[in-house]
Amino acid sequence: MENINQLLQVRREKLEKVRKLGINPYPNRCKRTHKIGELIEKKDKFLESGEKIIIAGRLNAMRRQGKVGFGNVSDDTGKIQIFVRKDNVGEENYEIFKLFDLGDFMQIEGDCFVTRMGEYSVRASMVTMLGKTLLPLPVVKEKVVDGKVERYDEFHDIELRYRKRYLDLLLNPEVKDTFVTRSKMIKSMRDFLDARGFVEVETPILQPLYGGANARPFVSHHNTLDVDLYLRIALELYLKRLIVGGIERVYEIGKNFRNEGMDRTHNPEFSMIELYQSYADINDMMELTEDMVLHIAKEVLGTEVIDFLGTEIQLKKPWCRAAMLDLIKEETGFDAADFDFVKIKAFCTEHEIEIEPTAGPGKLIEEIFGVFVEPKLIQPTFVIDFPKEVSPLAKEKPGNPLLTERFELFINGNEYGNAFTELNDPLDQRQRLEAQSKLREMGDAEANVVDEDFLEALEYGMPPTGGLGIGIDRLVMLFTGNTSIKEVILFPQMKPEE
RNA sequence: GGGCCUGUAACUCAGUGGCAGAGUAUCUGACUUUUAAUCAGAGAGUCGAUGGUUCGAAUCCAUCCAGGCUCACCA
Repeated sequence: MENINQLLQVRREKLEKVRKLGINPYPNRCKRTHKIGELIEKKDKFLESGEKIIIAGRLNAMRRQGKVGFGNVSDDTGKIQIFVRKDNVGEENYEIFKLFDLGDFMQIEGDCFVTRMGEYSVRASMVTMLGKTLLPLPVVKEKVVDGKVERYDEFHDIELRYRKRYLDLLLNPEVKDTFVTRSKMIKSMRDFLDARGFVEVETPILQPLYGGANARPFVSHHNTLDVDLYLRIALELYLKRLIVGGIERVYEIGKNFRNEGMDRTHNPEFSMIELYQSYADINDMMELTEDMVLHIAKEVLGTEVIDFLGTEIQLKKPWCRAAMLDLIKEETGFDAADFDFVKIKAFCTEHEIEIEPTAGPGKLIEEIFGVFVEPKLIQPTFVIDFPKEVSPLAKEKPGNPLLTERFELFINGNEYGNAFTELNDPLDQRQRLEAQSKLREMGDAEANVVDEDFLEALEYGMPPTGGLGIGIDRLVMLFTGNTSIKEVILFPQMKPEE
């Protein structure tokens, strides 16, 4: 406490000194002519021409040496050494230079040159304060050893990094890289869909009913209407209304909210893309998924093979397609194709798989799959033929009333996407939602509710449609080599302090 | 929610019952080509919080708070 006061005190005093010199430490204008990256990129040109340039950035290192000082200044394109000499900037300006602290924003007017030690630098003819910082930034020092950057005293306390993400971004360059990659991926996804005639839309986040997934919602309240509203748990039901409305290809990229546990692949709010394509089915969705992910990988990473922490993930088409029941049989030798509840239950008990009171054979099959098969699906795999019982929005598989035309995409043992040949039979859909509703009454808090408005829309007619949802955060994790979802969400959910 | 682990200076960390420590950062002094600058000196702490054991607690015990990993939960 005393200590931070002391550190604060010093900076505030310097701030006052700057003001006393008649200088505004937070000026309205700056005069940057070049970004640092440009100086580095066209080094020869700037060295040859000796032209006047003005850069601006944060001061992140300072080596003062009496009447001369070397600093490192960085902007979002790079970092460069500055050289400030009393004889060059003049006595008055040098006094100002002395009032800079690490972290302050600085404008440097000068020209490029190479120091005696061979470092490409900017020789200042004038420095200007663009903004004084009052709190000291943690200091991370770097040294190049054998061409590799070694960093000292890195800012890596995980809690601090997430709570003060601005510091994390400033001090850990790879963190910024992750979020830049994320941005590029989403842009690339948009480009891909836009080029195929998809229309991007925004649907309500505050909804009078929630649906489209099995999950518990967050509840809020609208004062004027005096009604409870739910934060959406999926985008599905509103996007299908738009398919009914004749937007034949539609997508939305947005946040979903699920009031459930958090771990390294779950955050209460997370980003999804959902897309729906009229006159298409599950097979079209598989091809589209392959094409889209491959497109993003090529565009953003420039590769078809991802190296995920040493595991090679091959994205080249076609990806594996396998039926859930076949995979279970392969992995365990257990054949559940007859949906014999007693038999399946016995298998679960034998393998200590928890059986929820509302679970039927389909739910148990999914559980068995989750335990025995999921973690083994490392290369991209479309798992198809889901039990109808756990797929209330998917169309039945022709020839087998117990299964649906649905896939989930698995990579690296995690689920990345979910798609159906969408159920467009309004009467069937009503029955399925009502069955879900019964499960709710029996205590399944994650079962769907009956959305009459959605059912009415279906009665007006939804064309045959293929739909797909992909978890964006997880895809970013895959592309950036992160094992925690918190690393790809700028401000992940944390418990409030105190 | 269970198990394991972590919390000490602004940052990174040592310290396992006997005076609260180091490096960096900060401050003072020296230094007109340094680059983890260097050299000399100084200041800086509610040892996560509360309670207990003890002559004595950062250290042992209990509870709580925050975080991490993991299991459970979770499309």
